[in-house]
Amino acid sequence: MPKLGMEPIRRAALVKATIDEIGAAGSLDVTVSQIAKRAGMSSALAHHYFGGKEQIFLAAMRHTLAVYAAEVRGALAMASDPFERIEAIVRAGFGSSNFRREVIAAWLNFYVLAQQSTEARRLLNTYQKRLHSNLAYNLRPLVGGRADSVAERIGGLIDGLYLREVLGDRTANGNAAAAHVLAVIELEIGQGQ
Amino acid sequence: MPKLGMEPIRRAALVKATIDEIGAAGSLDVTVSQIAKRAGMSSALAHHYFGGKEQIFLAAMRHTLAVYAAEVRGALAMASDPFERIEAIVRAGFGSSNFRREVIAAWLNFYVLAQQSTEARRLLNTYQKRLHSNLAYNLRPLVGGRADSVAERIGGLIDGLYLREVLGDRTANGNAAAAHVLAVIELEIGQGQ
DNA sequence: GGTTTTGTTGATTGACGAGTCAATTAACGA
DNA sequence: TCGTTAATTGACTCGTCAATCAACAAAACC
Repeated sequence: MPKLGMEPIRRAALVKATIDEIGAAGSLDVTVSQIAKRAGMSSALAHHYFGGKEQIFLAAMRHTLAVYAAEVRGALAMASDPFERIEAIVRAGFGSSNFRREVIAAWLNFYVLAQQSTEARRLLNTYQKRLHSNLAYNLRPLVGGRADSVAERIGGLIDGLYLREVLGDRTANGNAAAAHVLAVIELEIGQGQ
Repeated sequence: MPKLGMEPIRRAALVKATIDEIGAAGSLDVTVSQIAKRAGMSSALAHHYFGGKEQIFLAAMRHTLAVYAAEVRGALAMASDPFERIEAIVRAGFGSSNFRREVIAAWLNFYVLAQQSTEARRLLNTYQKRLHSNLAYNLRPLVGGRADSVAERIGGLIDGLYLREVLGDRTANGNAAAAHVLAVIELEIGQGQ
């Protein structure tokens, strides 16, 4: 019963199913059939639309990164001064959506994927750089010439605390982590230009 | 041609081969046969000594973590005051041995493994906690009651900057990262008890 | 009304992989 | 010297999986 215009629907369903499946497995060790089944279609159709497993993964990665970028943009839009914007970036990073099982698994596995696929690495670098320049731009009024260097530290701190939260044995607590980051930012600002 | 007492030799060879193979593949997607071949034996022997693939991985993880712990201990032994000891921990984390391809792949993949295997997660937590208490202990004379909280930040910063270095497009530069961490530590110390 | 395009799948292919096992070899101990 | 034990492997089982293909269905187009 082929309705036309299915392609975007199928693609979206497959991307979602891929992320969910990776989340359930905790690894990239998921089969095209599992993904297709979860998305309600045959594996042949998944191949038809994406060409192969690797491209399905890359699409899932693009989607995950795009969602994150959108969250950051949304948070930025509601902030009115540099400090608020920095705070928004930090809080977006530790928002509850980033602590959902599938999202955690996606990030960790995309780090691994970046080791194997140059395309995956490129995607990751693009988003990291975007985040860095967002931070640096808004830090400039606060710490002047040190902005770039401070942004590097803050960016690393966000990633590292996120990692520790999701790998820790306690349930992840984004608020405590965000508070840590903000504490360091205050210190850096107190240091002056 | 069975020489006796081969077990420890075989086990060590398999652990080494596992890490190398993971490094070459960039993922845990390596076969027992590949590992065994690299270690110069049949896959049946690998199964004989380790029982299964998962246990081979866990042994490789234990080894990686143990090497790291030994590096930290070595660096600590040469330091004489709290600040030097903290510096030693930081520099050990960014030592050149941690930027070898296999070691990078090992860490990233062990993060993923920690999602699937409670034993892997336990191992990771143990080492993270050890590092945390090392930091906190030596920070106490410098920042007093804030030691625990500062140690949390510094630990996260180390992990995060390491991640950014190894995932970045440039060649990894541990020195710059270590300098960033030390800069934050100085800020925290300047803040007083 | 017929042909092209789009959607869809079951069946198949060709390959690989984890784990088992029976059998072989050599050292060791009594 | 002979049974016991450690070391070792080739061959095999049973399962899986990515990718392909032939074929069918329905909409759109002319």
